[in-house]
Amino acid sequence: MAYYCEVSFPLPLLQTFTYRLPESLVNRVKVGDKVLAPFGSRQLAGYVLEIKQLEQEPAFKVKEITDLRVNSSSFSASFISFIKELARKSLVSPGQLLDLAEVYEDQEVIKVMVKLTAEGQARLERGDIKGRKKEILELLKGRKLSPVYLKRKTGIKNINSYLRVLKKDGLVDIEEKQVKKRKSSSINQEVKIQLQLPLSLTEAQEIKQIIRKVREKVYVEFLVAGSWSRRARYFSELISSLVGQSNYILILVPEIQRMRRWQELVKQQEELVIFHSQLTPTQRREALRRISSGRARLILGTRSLALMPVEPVSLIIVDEEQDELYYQTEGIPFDGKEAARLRAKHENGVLVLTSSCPEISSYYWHEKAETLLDLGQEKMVCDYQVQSGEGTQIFRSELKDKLIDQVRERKPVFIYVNKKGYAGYVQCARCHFVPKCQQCQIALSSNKPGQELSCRYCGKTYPWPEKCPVCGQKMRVGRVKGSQYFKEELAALLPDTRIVVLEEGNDHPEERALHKALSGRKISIVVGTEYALTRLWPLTFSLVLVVNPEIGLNLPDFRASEMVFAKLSAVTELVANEKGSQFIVVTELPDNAVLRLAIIPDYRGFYEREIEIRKLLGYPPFCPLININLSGNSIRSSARLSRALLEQMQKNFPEAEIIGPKVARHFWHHQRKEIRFYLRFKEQSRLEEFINFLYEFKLKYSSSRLSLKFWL
DNA sequence: AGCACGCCGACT
DNA sequence: GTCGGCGTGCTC
Repeated sequence: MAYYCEVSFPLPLLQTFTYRLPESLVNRVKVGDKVLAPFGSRQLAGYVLEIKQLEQEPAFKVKEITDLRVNSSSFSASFISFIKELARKSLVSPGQLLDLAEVYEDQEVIKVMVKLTAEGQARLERGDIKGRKKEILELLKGRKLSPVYLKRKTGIKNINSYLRVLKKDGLVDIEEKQVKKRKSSSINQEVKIQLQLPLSLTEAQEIKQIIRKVREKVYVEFLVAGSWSRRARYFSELISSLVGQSNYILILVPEIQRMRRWQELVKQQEELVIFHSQLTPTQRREALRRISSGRARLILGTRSLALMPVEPVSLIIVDEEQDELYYQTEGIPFDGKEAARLRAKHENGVLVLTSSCPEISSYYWHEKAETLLDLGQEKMVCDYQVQSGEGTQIFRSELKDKLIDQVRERKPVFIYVNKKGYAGYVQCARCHFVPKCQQCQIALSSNKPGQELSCRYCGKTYPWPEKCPVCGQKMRVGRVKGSQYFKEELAALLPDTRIVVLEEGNDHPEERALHKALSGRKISIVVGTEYALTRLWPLTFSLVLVVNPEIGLNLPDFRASEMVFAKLSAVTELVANEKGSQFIVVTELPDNAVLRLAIIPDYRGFYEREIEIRKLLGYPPFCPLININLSGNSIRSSARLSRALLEQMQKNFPEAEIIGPKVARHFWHHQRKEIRFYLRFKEQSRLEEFINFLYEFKLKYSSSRLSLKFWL
């Protein structure tokens, strides 16, 4: 009887491949090892997921493992079983996840450069090369280029097959170099705030309960809700009573900026390690040395921290658990929260979800299971008011006076705007026609009246329409104004004041410089989008204005209210909570309950209202909802695939209600289109079966890019 | 993903 | 009749 093993490669292939283990390796290779194996015409490194003995060779021809490769991450068998389950639930390749988990390897990127040989040069000058080959060689004249650059420049899709032929003919040289690629860290390290408020009796008891569960080594999940300052003091207490033992504690945050506030609450700084993708190689090595030596057992990081191969992990904390960034992230599509949950299950650890605005479903299920601790919110003592109307209100009457007064008193102002750029769109004053991008079918945005319009997704520009193409009337800028509009209007209203716009992709002062300038009163006004919220923390303002937060309430998403509530209540954290500070919301929907509750903020009130709506409309937590995204090279092939999928779903799961499909844009790659649909089930009973069905479907159509996200 | 294979139009 | 551009399908 010979030994065989199942190998998964870091390729987008769900299936594993069977190899025979040669005599020399039988006693050396174990589950979790990295091996080199022949795969088609190449040699690839993959991960061993299983080792087995077989009576006879399988029906297909089996190749032999070439060699064992040393991977210092050394995945244990239990870690592999965790990865296998996560991969199956996420519809991704186990090999890709393991590749991500392999943190100890200095992540080496092979940099490929192509250059012209002497012969290539000569042949090119003789002029006996034509077509695309000539095009490539011309570009390479006198310089080295990467295949990616050549691909972009020439538009040739299969650039590699061209390069291979050119290399075979001796016209180009392809050199490969191992490069260590790391960006520099941008995280502000110096935050120190002391919060020393005593814990309440229930809080202290709750902490004891979690500590007991951690010690008993049983998997349980808790949800800790409440304002950050209350949670901070709670977790500071919890962490310091658990740290210093031989177990690891992982703290997950949705984005790097969010780490700062956890950094400051850890009392035993020497136990804390920060681990994320933007560390320099030196910082990274140092962090790993401290982790593996056991000197530091408290690790703070983003989503992929759930895959950190350290053991045993006794506690995982997921901060801002409602944040979409846990699943809408570049790279391999997996849900960070789900990964943390599975990890905790596999290691018999405790999972603590926490947020100031938990997902409605999380709150519901935890309240039902009596694993919820709601620490509540601070009472806001500032003056707040809701003003009816559009954003331009802030330049009129009393709001204008308030703004001017504030600036005159040299107190900084924060203005929260929902939109980047100048204004949302351009509109005909009479027939309300809105020009759209021919390619993307979204409203074109304007950076300035009279100047050209551009598409936020594809970047294509269009001339300013002098007249409405439908009715001939003059066009004007739409009512929804963006950050740049406010900046310009404010600059006109208050000359000689410094105004900063904090939004994604915009040039603004370095964080440290910004904080310094604000506390030193050098900057008077900050106009910011959602992007600004995490970056301004822990600064507070005595005047905060919110402009049209109702945008987003009408998004076709069952979580629209939840997300608007979360964002708006996050703004309240920037209001200095003292007498005399002001929080002003200008909105078209002054009576909207979601907005009203968000500014207090009253999460519990919002929850009670929202849960009724969910019940009425049949959304999670009452009916599980699954979102499926299909994307591919061409919309045509994705459409074909979606038809096949829909047909099979209807046949196998007639009880599921299918919402969609509709063509949408990729959240990350706006240029890429995808087919998106939702599936609503009446109950959870067949959910697992459904995920298995999707897995089999993807296995069959292996070229498809299919991802899913489920809400229970 | 990345590679080989094989089909079809363009050009000696 | 050959070359090369591009789509299709397979990888234990």
